[in-house]
Amino acid sequence: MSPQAFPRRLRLLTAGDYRHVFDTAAFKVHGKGLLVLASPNAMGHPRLGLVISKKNLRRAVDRNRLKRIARESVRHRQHQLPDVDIVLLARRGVGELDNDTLFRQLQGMWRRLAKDVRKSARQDNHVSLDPANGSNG
RNA sequence: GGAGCUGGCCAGACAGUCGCCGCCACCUGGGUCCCAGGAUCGAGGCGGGGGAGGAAAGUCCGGGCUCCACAGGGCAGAGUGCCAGGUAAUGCCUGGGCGGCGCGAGCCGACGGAAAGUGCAGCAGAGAGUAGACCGCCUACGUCUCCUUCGGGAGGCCGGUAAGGGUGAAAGGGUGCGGUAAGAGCGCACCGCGCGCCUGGCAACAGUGCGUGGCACGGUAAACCCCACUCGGAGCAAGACCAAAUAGGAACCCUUUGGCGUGGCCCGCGUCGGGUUCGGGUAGGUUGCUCGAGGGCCGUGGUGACGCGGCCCCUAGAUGAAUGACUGUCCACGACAGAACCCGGCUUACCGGCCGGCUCCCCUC
Repeated sequence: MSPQAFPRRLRLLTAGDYRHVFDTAAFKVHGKGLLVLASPNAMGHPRLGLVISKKNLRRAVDRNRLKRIARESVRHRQHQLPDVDIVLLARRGVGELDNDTLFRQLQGMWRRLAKDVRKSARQDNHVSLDPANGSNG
């Protein structure tokens, strides 16, 4: 398989998958008109889910455009992303952004997400090495 | 050439790279079954081919399909509303009638009933629906006062008058002549209108047709209402199948009343109750799911919508939801906008371009 492919296994497929991310929501990254929630998974690769409401993007054409751009962005950056389940939410005002801006927004958000995940992993390692610290959360 | 009316068609193009969703063919390796050759299920690779719209939209109508009872009776409710035809059906389309707009091609019209009943009408205005004297016009008839050249004159009372002014969206046919004190369908002529008949037309309706009536039955029914016709309800998250989990179960027979469900109500129907016999169906998956009132061409009937016949074609089928992203080149620099069970319409949105038919005006031969 081509390393740039985006098959079904890179997507969140069931309501259960989505519920898991919303309930745990270990990571949160804000962007212009966008919000990312993420939780670690054991799949060995990231997975993407999209929540784009009619309220925030009235026209179906605009909703489709955002979904396509989000998938395209994940497809290209899948190997830089950690093993997490991502839910991308659209917020008000995304409709005014052009494709180029959206791509740059998403890439920035993926970088921050990766950084947060690395930081969290180091803390977990630290905690596991030193149980006297206890769990914070 | 300019202005306009109308019918139809198109919806940036091409190339490269990387992707997504079905389908087909081949290759690789795996599970299951009969048993040594196949069948079937799912995974990966490679190749081929297909992959949003004219409105996919609004969900406003009409159908198909599915379930509820086989959709049945009554009430209530909703819709439609000139006539005829087309159609699976319609509130759509076609043709015709009537009315209105436009020089015209054409366009527009919820276009049944107001002599079954009830209701409504602000402001203005004297008066608004068995009409009405504000200004005006008249003073013939009756009567009073005054004047008088004894003919009559002036003024008042009782009045008359819908021709003119004014008000209004609307003032109870129009024009002309006669008539009169002034007027008035008061009378007459013509026009218009009502009613009956006749003629033409399937009909709506029409007629320089015949007769009759002085003449209206004011408007409003997207006010109630009346009349005619139509309509059972829900919707693909319909419904069917396979099935982890979990339980208060499920099927057949019998049966009062009551509850619940079936469409808003009633009838009706189903179900809960008792006995006998064994299976249920949430997550998830499969299906419904695209070959259809389908397109194209030719012939044929019809003014036309459309019908009939022949040949050819197969043209998205997703389900956390595909049909895309980037780069380059070109040009008239790209609008509105994304399928979700499927069709037929309507309505709304929209950058522009192409083709056909027709009308009016100008110029030239």
